[in-house]
Amino acid sequence: MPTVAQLRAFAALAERLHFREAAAELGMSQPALSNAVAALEETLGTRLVERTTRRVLLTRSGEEVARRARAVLGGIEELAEAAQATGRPFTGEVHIGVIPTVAPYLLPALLRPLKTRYPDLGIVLHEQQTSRIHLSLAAGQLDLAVLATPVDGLGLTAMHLYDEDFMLVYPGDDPRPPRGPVPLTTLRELPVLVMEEGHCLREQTLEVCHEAGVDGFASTRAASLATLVQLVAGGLGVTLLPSTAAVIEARPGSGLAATSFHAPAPGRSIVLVHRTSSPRAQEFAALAETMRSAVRAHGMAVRLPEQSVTAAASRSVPRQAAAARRSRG
Amino acid sequence: MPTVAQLRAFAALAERLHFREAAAELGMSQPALSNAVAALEETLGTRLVERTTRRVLLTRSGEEVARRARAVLGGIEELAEAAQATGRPFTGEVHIGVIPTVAPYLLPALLRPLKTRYPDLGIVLHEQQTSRIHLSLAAGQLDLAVLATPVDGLGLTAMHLYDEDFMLVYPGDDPRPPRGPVPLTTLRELPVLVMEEGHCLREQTLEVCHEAGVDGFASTRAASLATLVQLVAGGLGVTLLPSTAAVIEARPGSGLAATSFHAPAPGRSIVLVHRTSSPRAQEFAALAETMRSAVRAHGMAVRLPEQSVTAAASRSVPRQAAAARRSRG
DNA sequence: GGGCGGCGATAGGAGACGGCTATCAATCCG
DNA sequence: CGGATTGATAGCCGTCTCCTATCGCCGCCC
Repeated sequence: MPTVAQLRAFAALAERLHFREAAAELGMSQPALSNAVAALEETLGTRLVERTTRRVLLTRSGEEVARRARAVLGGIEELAEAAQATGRPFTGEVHIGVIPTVAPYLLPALLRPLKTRYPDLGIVLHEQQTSRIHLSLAAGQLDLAVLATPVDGLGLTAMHLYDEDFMLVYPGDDPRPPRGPVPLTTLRELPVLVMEEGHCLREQTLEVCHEAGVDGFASTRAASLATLVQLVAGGLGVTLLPSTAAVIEARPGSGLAATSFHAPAPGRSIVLVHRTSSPRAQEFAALAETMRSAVRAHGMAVRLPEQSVTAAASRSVPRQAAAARRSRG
Repeated sequence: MPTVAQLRAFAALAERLHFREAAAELGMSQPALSNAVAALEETLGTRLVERTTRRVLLTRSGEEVARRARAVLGGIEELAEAAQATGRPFTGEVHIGVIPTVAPYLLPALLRPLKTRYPDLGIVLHEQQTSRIHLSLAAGQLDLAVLATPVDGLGLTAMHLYDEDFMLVYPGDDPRPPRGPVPLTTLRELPVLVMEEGHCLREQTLEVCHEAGVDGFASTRAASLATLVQLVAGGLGVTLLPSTAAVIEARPGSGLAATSFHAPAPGRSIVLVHRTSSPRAQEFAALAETMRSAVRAHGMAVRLPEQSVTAAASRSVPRQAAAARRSRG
């Protein structure tokens, strides 16, 4: 197969029709160029140049090959440029997976600031459940994901965005509404509604209820958070929602009310994760920082840890950390 | 600059997403492929693949580069094929220069046989004077030329086509027409018309006249062979024409007559020449042979040297027929 | 949880290829 | 007929790439 060096050599020769000049143009010696052209003729099995000591002419094949060689070299040049252009950070597309219990409450705070700050970055959102997100992330269909702890982060790097407490959400027409923060044990006496399989919020709710000593759950399973909310409003039970969701869903006139738990309140952390092996890690860290700023600026009902105010608390997700957060939540 | 080997390596990897398989496909070892891809990333200054020991993913740049690499490799492949296709003999175009005193008499014999025998060969004719033909040939604008001896063949190779005698052409209404072959000295008593500068026939005529001891020429110079013929028919003098031209121009009803000279009659050889350095020499030799056959088959008024007669002994038109025709004209 | 198998990266040595300088052979010029 | 110029050749050397052997890491499975 012809080499790039051979094509370059021949293209220069075809341009100049003079071995020494062409060699000089390429910064090589005349014999080197002679060799390269001869080698190209050898591999192609065709004479490309008619050589006399006084004249250099291209054969028919030579004309054709010269034309194509120029095209090929141009293509390689463009390839190199395109590689660098495509590799430029904050350009092109970034595919972000977001879990359904976070998306509707977080995205309004994020989208505008991200678009403003990175106008050349196309953000493509994928609202998927945690397990699906893990698959897509591993397969490269997603670059980033917004997940809730615990994250079993094999080969993933998680960057902390914010913490949110769980709140008790109950019907707005409750005859004996709680006053102020309630203890976790309150849950024991209530029918707790949970979502159906596949949503991480379900697992988190069950975990909290286990801590609180609950063993009776409402039999109905909600397929979506919207359904869950409607069920509560309909008086079928109570549920736990992250504070970011609770303040929205239990807004005045919604038919719902929400209250927080005594400290230490149960909660979860929301993190931005990417494959540890991604070469865009630095770019993604900057995105995480922008997201934190956006969350603060938007006044979301979250707890922002001190360290995240200063720097990105990004780290590879160890099993221990995940376990600790799980027991805390 | 990226090398072809690197692009091939990366393209294979992008296809398989597996170093060992890709290496096997290319018939190289896995470390070699690893190296090649790493080198490509180095020269491009961009990560192309996300490597984990368990997973290989393309980055954005990788996707783009893979696409372009495939295109470039395809282009190189096509280049190689095109080089060989273009180099195939008896295809494409061949540019042939023919001197004006030969073209109208030779080409009718040649064109059909050549087209029949080499249907894929496009013959492009250029009727030019000898000096111009030499320039065009040297510049590569012509591949072949049909010239008359003497040919100053610096860097040129001549292949003999045929010999033609000069004949004396005189007005058809001459009161004392010659009977049979005449001696060269006949020219001394006649006003000889010659062509203007630039035509090799002029030089050849002058040479013959010098041999014959002529010093008086008609003052008019013909710009073309057609003009020359008209001048003779008009009674302004006589001239010398090659037999191939004479038998055509002095045909019955033309107002001209022609007669041959005593042996050894003056004449010239018509040759097919090409640059000695041309890689198509073999192809051109075959063309020359075909031309000789065509000349024989067409019954042109020429002398064919022995070796070319034996080569086509079955092909009729032996030298007796030519001689008979010569005496007839 | 620990051994096992498969993966890509790394190390070191052998080989080839391409590069250079020096020189030759052929052609054009005066 | 000599000088100058051009492309080809010879011989040597550096570098680059390829190979085999091995490592470190990760996922799997008993």
